[in-house]
Amino acid sequence: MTDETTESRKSKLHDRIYEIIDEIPAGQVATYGQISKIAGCGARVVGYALSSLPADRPLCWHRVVNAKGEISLRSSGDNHWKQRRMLQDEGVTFDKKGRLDFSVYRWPGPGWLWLEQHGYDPGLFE
DNA sequence: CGCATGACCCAGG
DNA sequence: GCCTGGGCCATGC
Repeated sequence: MTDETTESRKSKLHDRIYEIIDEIPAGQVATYGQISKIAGCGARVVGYALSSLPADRPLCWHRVVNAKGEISLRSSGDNHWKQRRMLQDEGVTFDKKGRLDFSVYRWPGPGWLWLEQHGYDPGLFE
């Protein structure tokens, strides 16, 4: 492993989070806590990572919701409405409270093989 | 280098 | 179901 010397990975934590989120399939959603557990860091960092998400990186962040199954409000813009619209376009339905059903749309995870190939802990699914 | 800010989750009352 | 406190990483000035 010598790809972390000349690599521009200033923040491996954030880079991991981006990669994990990028593995979320369409029609499914993941919670900040789930991603944070996989990344091996606090749940906050996931939100922070997305807040620092570069605009030149079309990451499917719209599939990330909070523990309540609702879309998190952010500082600027009405992007959270656009996020809901994109999820609905993928087949996700919301109730009157704006919440989705985790028993149907919750992302089970990337899989133990993916975890091992990327250097994560596959024991998270036990 | 120190301070402030930012898209959160979990447990307890 | 709501409120409070604790935990945590990166970026900008």
